[in-house]
Amino acid sequence: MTTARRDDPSDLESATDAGALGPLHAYVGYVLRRAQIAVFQDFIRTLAGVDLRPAQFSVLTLIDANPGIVQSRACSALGIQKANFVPMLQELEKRGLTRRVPVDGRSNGVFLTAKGRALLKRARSLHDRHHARITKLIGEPEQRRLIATLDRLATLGE
Amino acid sequence: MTTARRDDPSDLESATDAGALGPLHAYVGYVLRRAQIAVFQDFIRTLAGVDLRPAQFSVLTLIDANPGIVQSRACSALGIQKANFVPMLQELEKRGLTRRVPVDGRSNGVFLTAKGRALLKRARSLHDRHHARITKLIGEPEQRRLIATLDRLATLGE
DNA sequence: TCAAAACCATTATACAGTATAACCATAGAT
DNA sequence: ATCTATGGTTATACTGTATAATGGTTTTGA
Repeated sequence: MTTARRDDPSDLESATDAGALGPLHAYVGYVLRRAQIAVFQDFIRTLAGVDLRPAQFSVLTLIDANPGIVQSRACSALGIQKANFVPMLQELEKRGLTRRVPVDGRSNGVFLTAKGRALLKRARSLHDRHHARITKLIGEPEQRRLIATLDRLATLGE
Repeated sequence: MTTARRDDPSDLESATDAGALGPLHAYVGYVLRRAQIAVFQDFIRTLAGVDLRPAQFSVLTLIDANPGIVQSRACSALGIQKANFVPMLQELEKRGLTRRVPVDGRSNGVFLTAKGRALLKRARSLHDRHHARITKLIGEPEQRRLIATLDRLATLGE
């Protein structure tokens, strides 16, 4: 499974055949999407050992930074739908990583379990390698600049 | 029952509540994803009049720049699976925008129809506004820089 | 005080995007 | 002529995202 993956473009410059894209390579949305897919793939491969997908990692990270955060607030912080957050938490809870504690009759505070904290620690160390790979690829100053620019782009919907 | 329940966060600083993200805002993958979603949403809204999603627009653009391109090559250029390209083409063909022409017993060249070219022209003009909005938001030199950086990031998987 | 309104979590559901495997037919190579 | 690689297709599955509807709870303000 090491050679001849996909449709083997061994004679093409990039694995996805960068030629012929025409105007596409000048479209921010298109290039953004391609980059995001590549980064996520690297993330997933790197964190395969802890079996965490990007969304799960971000949820654990958020909870760790905000212990007891209420679901609805976690959702608005992450920009996701509360309806989609429920099965996510159910999965994490089934794995013993998180825990929901009612704060009043309708709200739940969410916490990491000890196991969740331990896993997140391992995940962070793996994520560091992923992050370092990115930093090495684009350079640290450019990485800061990139994040600032992406932050501005993320305000488009507001 | 009729009174439009509102989960409407219109009174929050940012629609997605940027606070409390902890380390997340320093993670390239996370910020990249958020930016990509925002840009795509703006794209979709802007091109709603021609009923084209980003993937469809990119396919039409690719075909326009490479008339008669064979499906498999279009897939590798776009970095998508040939299996997923088929229903996409079926949809575009059903709308009378594209056309597949056998070049030999197994390959199809793909073309835009006149209608497809006309629609793409309208789509481009809408896309220009979307693009201009982005340029205005981040500035033109930064936009060039951004694309260069994203191009590098897209090589992560190779 | 108490009814209306807003809020929280949940379920159900739908759709786009992505991925793999299996298949058939055909082209290319030896 | 046979074997292999290629191109397109179907089927399928899983993730992510979006909306509507529901039950229960808190908040409100008349």
